[in-house]
Amino acid sequence: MESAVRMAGTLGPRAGWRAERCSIAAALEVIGARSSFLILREAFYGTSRFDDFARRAGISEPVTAARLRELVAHGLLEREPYREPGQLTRERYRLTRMGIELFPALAALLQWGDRWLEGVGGVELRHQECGERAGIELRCDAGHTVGPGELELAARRRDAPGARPATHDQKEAGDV
Amino acid sequence: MESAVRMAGTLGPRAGWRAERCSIAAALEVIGARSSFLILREAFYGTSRFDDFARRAGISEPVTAARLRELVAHGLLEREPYREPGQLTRERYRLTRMGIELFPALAALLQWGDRWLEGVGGVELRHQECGERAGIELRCDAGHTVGPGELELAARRRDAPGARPATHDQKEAGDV
DNA sequence: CCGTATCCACAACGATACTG
DNA sequence: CAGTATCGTTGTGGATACGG
Repeated sequence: MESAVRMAGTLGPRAGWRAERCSIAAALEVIGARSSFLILREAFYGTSRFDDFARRAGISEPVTAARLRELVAHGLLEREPYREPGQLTRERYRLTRMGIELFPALAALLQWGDRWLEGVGGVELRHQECGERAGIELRCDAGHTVGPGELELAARRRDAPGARPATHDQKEAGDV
Repeated sequence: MESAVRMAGTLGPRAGWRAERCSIAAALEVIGARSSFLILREAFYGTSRFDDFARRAGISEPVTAARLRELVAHGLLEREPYREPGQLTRERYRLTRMGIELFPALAALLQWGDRWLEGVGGVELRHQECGERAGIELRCDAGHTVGPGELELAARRRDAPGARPATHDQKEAGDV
């Protein structure tokens, strides 16, 4: 195969947008450091306190502090004071909606590592309500499962909404 | 919400596996560098030649060479001599199956950046065959769309196959 | 066109020690 | 418990120059 993604119309010739406007590059500006991924991983596992982040993610305190600060500044985490009875007031970090919606990216890496790398894995995701295994998938709005080779890259249409809403499916039946 | 992912049974107490066996950490060992992501992005866009990688991804030749070498060594790309009529034999880089299956991770970052970051985006994925917009989704084997908050993390069952199998069959032929 | 060699800058990170 | 301060090391990457 020559390429996993076919270029459509307007995009092919113009390559400059890649560096300037590429969402992937921009996302990497925010979470590009390895420790950012690991911090987020822990956040998804439910970690919320400073030293738990450091210990479980296996990174040093100074780095932990720097990453948490960045992630809060970028809006993926929020800091919140809390207090257990009889204890001092402490800080806790929680995922915002923006942070939560990054989960599919982590899940994709998890799935890929599980499938292709040796000696890792042994964990799986399940849908809480029905107990079935869950994972990420490429799908189109018509409901088809899409292989990576069946994709086409296109400039966004003017009538399309800002971005693909991440959580709820808005299915336009009738095609297919 | 306290955590995006609920821990199930055996996993909670044991946190050590995170560092040692975590597929995410292992994946980041392979593609953790920013330039690796950018190289892969270009590969998905169809780039196959050395200086196109360097120019389009916006990274210097030495770094390009280093990343390509790593990605080939890890099995995500393969090097292949080719020859256009009347030209010298040149090298070309192509995604392997292992590399192609990383696409969902890139797509997830793309979608997230598109949705949450300012001033980027304007590109969308479409299903080639039906023309509908495509994107990644969390789904369970029962067919439900799963919100990031409806997940549960569990140790893999013994009877389950190695990893979540890729959901499509890739056609391997079809060269330029 | 496809790289390598060399050098340099800076970011990322760990280790250690210390503070409120 | 939740950090900060300091230091040294390694990784990442740009610039430049050069060779197959």
